[in-house]
Amino acid sequence: MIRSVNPLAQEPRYELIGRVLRENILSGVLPQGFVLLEGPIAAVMQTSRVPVQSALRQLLEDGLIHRFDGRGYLVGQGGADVIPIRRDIRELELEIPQVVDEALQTRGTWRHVYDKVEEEVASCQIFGEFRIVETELADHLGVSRTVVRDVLARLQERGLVRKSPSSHWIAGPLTARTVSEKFELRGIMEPAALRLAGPHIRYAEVEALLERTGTDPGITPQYLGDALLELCIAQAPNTALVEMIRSNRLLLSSVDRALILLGLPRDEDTIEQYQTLLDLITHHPIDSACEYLRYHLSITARRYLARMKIVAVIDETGSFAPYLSPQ
Amino acid sequence: MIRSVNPLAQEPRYELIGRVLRENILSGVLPQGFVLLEGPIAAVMQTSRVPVQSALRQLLEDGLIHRFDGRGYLVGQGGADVIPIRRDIRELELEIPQVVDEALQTRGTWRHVYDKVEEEVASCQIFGEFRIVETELADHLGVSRTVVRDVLARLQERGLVRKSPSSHWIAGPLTARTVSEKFELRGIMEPAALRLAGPHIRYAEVEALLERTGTDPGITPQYLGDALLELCIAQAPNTALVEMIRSNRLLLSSVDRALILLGLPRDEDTIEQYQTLLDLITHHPIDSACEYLRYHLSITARRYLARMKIVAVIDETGSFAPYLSPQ
DNA sequence: CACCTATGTTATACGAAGTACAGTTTTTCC
DNA sequence: GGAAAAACTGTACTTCGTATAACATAGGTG
Repeated sequence: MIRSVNPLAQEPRYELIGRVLRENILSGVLPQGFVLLEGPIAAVMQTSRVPVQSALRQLLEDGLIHRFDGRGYLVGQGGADVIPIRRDIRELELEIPQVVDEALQTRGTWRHVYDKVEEEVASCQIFGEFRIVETELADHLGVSRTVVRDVLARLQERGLVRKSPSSHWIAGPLTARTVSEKFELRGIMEPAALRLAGPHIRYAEVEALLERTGTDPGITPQYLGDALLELCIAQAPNTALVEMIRSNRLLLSSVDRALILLGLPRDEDTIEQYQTLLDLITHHPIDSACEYLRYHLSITARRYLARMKIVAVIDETGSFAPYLSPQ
Repeated sequence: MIRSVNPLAQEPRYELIGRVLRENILSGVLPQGFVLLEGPIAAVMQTSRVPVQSALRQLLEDGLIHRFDGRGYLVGQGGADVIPIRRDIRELELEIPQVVDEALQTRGTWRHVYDKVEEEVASCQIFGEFRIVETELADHLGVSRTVVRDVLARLQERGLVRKSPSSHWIAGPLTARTVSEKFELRGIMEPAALRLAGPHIRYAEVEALLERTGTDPGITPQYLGDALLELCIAQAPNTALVEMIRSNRLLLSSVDRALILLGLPRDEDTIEQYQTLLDLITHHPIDSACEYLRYHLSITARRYLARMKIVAVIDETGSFAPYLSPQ
């Protein structure tokens, strides 16, 4: 049973805030006598004052802070000799761990489990058709059916699962046709987005990436694909378009990751194609880059389909998440 | 309180099946002594046997059918002299009303309320920002919060509502920017789809439509727009693309309907543009039609934005569904 | 800081509908 | 006329759709 990818994501905000304050008091970042005020803390944590209140109450009980004759709380056990330090908490550089920060950003259990389920559901589809039973998934995730249904409804909207005629949840199979359609869509939308993005690309960053490509072994085709999306295509000033491009790529890249995990060799010459593309983007009219992107996608689609066929031959049904039962 | 657009849609299947059988018995289509078997009835109704069983039990209680020494039920009150008629029910041409047939197709309360909510939520957005409260919507629709949350989650996925930072549901406002983005998307996707659709268009039907255009006063720009989508663009052999085009148009056409309801004059010359377009599609290379479609969309976008500005001046907040409260 | 409101989530329950299988009736074919 | 095959029913089991109550959390406001 998994509760979440980020274990802190489940905790209420006041716990997270309390945790941050506690650690900063113990580490000395918040000095004895420092005046803690609700409002500024809420501002730093990007939340409202209510959870800050709860956190402070808890810290008071734990004896880490104390009240005094004035507004707010003082850090430390208290005593007559402590002089209140009144400074803006924003100047103090509180240490806020990455995980806590993330957990503060997102709300809703379903968000925390969604990504994991999405990835697992998407990547199983090369291996055929799978059935998902709500209660099994709920047990597996350690959440209620309500949350599971929320997740599944959204997966359905994004086209990753569907309902059988008897209204059971079905994922896959990923057919050559589906893949072709998705690449066809990429060929329509991504060059168009790149053209729109033209004036908004931060060329220095692209150039820096281009420099590293070829020497840095950490730069895989996947990395380049994502970077191209983020640095160039996603700069298009049309959020709806970018959103569609993202959601269209979702299944393809999940499958890609799954294929890599399966040990399929990645082809080296796509790196060359990316280099050419990045070069065109930085040094030539954007239209030529768009044209080349279209060409690149048509090649990639063929390669992708060829790799899928290999898997179909392997038919090694690796290990799927237990809630995914092959049909 | 509204329960549904189609009042029968809420009823369980066995009720619908019972209703059909009852009416066909009373009208005499099902003669006295006819042997009613579960399986065949289920096949006719396109369902499983379970609801048919329930329906038959109910009819038995009502005295419209009776059991006999054999499998199934006999139509009529019964008596020693009735001779069982064994014939395939499919030969009998049961009268199945349109509404019942529709209701049998769809399942799930949320489906029945979804369209209505979608339309209302979409069309309010020209008038600014609206808040939706789950419980109010639930009361209004006469359903539980469960269903409402399902509907809202899907509206969110389709980009018609969003969450405020305090995670309240917000619809709108429809800004000029949003509209421009959506038309930009149309300009990218619809010509591309039209090109793909080229070989699959049933030209006879398009020609028939073209004939009627100009003479038949029932052919409005809206009608033509929908027809163009269905007859030509949606014929593209890429379901994902067509799906995206549909969902992208959703908000635009809802707003369009709202504007017409508001009494804004429709411009007559778009009909001419549609005529030109249909003519190009039927009699010329598809590329020229694509090009013209792109041009047409850019004009339409400008007109659309101009009409929206008029409404902004009117700022007459007509009557919205009661669960939509302006911010 | 207290109160009010709305959302997120859980748990539970029940009805509706599909599936599978065993057992029975009807049909078919010799 | 009788046996095998096909069709049908009864029934238990499973899953999904929805309702409902309840509670914690968080935001807003005076």
